[in-house]
Amino acid sequence: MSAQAELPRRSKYCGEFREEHVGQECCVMGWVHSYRDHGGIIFIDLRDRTGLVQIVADPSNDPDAHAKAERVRSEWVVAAVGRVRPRSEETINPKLDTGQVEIITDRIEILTEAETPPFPVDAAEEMDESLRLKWRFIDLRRPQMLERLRKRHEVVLSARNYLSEQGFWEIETPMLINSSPEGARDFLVPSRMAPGHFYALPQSPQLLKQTLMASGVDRYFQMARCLRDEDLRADRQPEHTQIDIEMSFATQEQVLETVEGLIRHIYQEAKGIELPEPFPRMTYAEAMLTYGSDKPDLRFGLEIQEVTDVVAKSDFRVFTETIDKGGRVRAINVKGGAKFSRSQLDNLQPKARELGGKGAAYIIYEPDGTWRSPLLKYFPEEVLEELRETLGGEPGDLFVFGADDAKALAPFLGRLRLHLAELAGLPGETDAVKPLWVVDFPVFEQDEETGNWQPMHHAFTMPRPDCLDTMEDDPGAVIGQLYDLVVNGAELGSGSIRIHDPAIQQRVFKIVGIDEEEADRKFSYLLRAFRYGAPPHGGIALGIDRLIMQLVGAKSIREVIAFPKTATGADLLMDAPGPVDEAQLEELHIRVVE
RNA sequence: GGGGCUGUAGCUCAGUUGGUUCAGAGUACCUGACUGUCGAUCAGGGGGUCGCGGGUUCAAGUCCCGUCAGCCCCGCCA
Repeated sequence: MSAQAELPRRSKYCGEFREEHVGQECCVMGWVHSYRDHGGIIFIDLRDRTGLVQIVADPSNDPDAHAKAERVRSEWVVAAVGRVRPRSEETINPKLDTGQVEIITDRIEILTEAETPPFPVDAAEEMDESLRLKWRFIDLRRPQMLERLRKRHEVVLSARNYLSEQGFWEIETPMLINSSPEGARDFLVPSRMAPGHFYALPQSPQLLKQTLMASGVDRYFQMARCLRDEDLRADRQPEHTQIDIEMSFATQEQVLETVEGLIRHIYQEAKGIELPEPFPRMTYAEAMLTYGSDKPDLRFGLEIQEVTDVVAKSDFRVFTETIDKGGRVRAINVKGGAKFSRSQLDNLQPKARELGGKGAAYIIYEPDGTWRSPLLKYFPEEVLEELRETLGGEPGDLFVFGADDAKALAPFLGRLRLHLAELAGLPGETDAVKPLWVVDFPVFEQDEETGNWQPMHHAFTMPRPDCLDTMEDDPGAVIGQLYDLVVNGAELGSGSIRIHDPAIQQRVFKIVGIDEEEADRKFSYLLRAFRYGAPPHGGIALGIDRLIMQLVGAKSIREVIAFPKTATGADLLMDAPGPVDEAQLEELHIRVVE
């Protein structure tokens, strides 16, 4: 486009053209997705965030537009002015939403030329992820990526609208706050004006939202950025976004109802799926025992079953010795698992160690009713029969066993369960959405090394009323008003009813070894606020990134974040983190020690 | 902090027990031809520090050690 020429006005997005627009004058703008130059006639597929439309440059129609079209290359940004016309029967392209029509152009303006992209926007194969991250602006042009950004926008908008209708106010809290010594490692920000002092970036707005309750806000929410300087995972970034919610004068039951309403609303709007009402609930204890996890994936069975008493009657010493030492033996019945290949079965043992177990034994109940197992010689027929009964075995099933002390066995079998599900192809490509509340978490957990009690969630979790009297006698038995939202094996949110009574708060602090001075230093303003009249309150924080992952079926959190970081916390697009000028450091009273 | 996987043209990959068919394919890119394609087609062309460093060897893309980067997991993430 010459510098003088005026930019024409865009009349429609590329992906919007349909038969009904035939005959209309139009102007489209976008990126050259591809071009096909036949020497005479030239076709250009023009792309914007809505899709593709075919532009036709015909030299007999307009030689000047054709000459411009001849220069055009992939990813150049162009405007095309012309007229919508129907395609002839044999040139209709059913693969395009706009395939019934095309735009015959009489004016092409080249708005920007572009270098050849490092990888094609319509790549058939997946590119190396580090390449995608380095060239994220190209990667995001891909329709799938733009679609994820759009979906995320719509979910957040939908959540805002829903919560607003329910009487929640969206309130922002500061990003520059105090370091809180508990929980995750803080990101620190040096203060220029206060030498040697630091802000911390919030791990969550937890204390602030509770303070807002003391202020009478009553119902609060925020799309809150949360920053934690911890190692990354496929579903964890150093910064992520939560729908942070807090409610005054609400019981656990009311919080759960409200959050369920929100989640149902989101799934309805985003996927057209009706989720059950109410969501199923499971206690933490049951989840750990039956699924070996506090976030069970309920899309398949493979429940963990207790077989200690049965296998105690066998001669298999790995089992009997474990039992003699007070350990447990539990099993998973893999329905139809008898058809697992030899190598899959041989792999169970090394895989089990990889998953943190001592090992994994198996017994196959063949389709013809006979038994097959390396351990067969240790199991009398009647023990096998009792096993079959206990596990609900049918011909063709595979029993997989784990043996260890109870504490180590549960999480190991939980991981083994997921591995077996994968081997059996169980979660597969199903569209099933299985939401679940895990409730009745313990308030305290014991540090393995020091033996000290520490809060499982955070120090403000309200114990269940029936546990209050005996709290000090057996902290491990104290159940909290604590709940996690789990969908398809992913923890989407975690919350609790908070302590608003300073006396109870003191007792909890005492159990986790926080004295008055320390409590005051760490949580000063919140405790002060609570002395001046705090309502009972509780809330939850829902991970938006993980929620979007579920909604779009992404395997990695990076797929639902525009500019994510790598597993080592690097941003490959902007090359962060990076060094800074010496002068900057000096101003901040910072010296780098090698 | 620990364990595992990956790294060869711009991109996606092949490359056997180390050896003269070991530096390749497809695609992209450049040039030319072509007026109905839509993965256009046809002809021609350019393009490589085999992640990096060291070692073994007559000889290393291939074997060994180290290192860097990306991914997955454990620890960690109230």
